[in-house]
Amino acid sequence: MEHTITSVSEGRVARRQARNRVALIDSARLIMSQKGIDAATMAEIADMADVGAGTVYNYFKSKEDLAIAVLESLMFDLALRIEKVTNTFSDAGQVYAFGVRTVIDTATGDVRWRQLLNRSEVMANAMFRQMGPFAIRDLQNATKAGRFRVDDAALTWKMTTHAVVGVALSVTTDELPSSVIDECVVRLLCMTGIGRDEAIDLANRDRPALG
Amino acid sequence: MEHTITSVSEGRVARRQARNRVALIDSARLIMSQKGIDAATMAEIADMADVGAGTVYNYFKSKEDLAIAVLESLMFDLALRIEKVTNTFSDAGQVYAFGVRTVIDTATGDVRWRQLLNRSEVMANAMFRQMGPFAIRDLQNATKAGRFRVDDAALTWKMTTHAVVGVALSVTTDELPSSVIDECVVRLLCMTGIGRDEAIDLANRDRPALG
DNA sequence: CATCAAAAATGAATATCCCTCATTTACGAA
DNA sequence: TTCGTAAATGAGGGATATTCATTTTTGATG
Repeated sequence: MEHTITSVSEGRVARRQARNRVALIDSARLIMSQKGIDAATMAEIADMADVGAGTVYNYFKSKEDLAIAVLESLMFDLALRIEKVTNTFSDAGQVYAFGVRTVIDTATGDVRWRQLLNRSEVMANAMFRQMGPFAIRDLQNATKAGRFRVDDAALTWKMTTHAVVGVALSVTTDELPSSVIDECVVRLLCMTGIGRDEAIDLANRDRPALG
Repeated sequence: MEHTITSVSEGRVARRQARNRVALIDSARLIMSQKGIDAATMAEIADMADVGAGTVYNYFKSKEDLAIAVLESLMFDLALRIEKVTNTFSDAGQVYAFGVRTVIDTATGDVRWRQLLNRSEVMANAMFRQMGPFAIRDLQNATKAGRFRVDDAALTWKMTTHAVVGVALSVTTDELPSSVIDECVVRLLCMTGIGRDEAIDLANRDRPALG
């Protein structure tokens, strides 16, 4: 009896907190995507999430912290979507190539990402942390399979995330044409230690659509 | 007569403005290096440069603008120092390798750069613009010489700047050990389309000291 | 030298916004 | 129902980028 009542009651608080947390991240994602991270105000985010202004700080230490949570949730979602497609691939190199390609396509194509690219280091860091476990594993697998020649997979992935964000930023601000994306993927594959020709070959393979 | 008086007088204004501009950039560089770009206040920068708070805005549109000027001046100085050393090299590939190595050594080693790396996209953009003319030329020369296999030198350089800043940020925040720098240079050279082994070879060559 | 219009410098005031904290509200065990 | 604890609240503090009306400087002209 006690036990039942207790867990239901505690569950109510926990559920409300979960709702608030999700609402805050969703609101922040929406507003930050529209106006940019810096221009988004904590007040309007709290408003949209339908919580008091001070409540936000019960969930996130600072605005920066909230922005990090937003970006990490975006990245985690994408990582899962990629994983669902690639876990049927046989060629380990192709798994990594598909991931890289998809990330840069999303970064340049998805409107919700545009404004967020302005804070490159936060974006790249979120990408590193959330997609890293998958990407690093793929790099190591491809290396074990003799496909790539990567010595430090974490470093290679770190470099890749920053390069991807940088190029995506340039493309979305029309500093570079979107036609550079193909070549960008080739160069990122070059970074795995295979030469240019092999990278081009790998980049040109047919890719299935993302789920 | 008129002409002499005019030019002397106009010269006085111009010189004062040049002094103010330099003083503002120097002050901003100092303070931003110590406290970070965001924590630096326009008031203290103006104070140190010995101009009124409002005067800064006669020279720079915004704080962001001032930060860009600071970073571009840092980058331009480094570009010139590198250029002085490398214009005696014979191997085109080595010229680029030396430049990349020096940039990342400076980014991770120079205390004045540490705080500035937090604004990665500004840093990388300044690096792209100021060092780009040299780096892109070197990439093209090395490609013409059959040393590299770069198709779009500007893109490769863009990716390199962001990767360098990202790694430097990780190293200065102790997220990565400084021992990754060697491997980082290898990977950046891999991006030029040469394979891993050739990249290692190129990265390991003796380098002269920077002037 | 005195005058004056234009350009530059100035810093007090404005506007904005992150974050804190004293208070209120909701919760859930007894 | 009562009460201690945890969560929510939003008004206010504090900090600072930027503006702008005013003052100062400049340099050509009479």
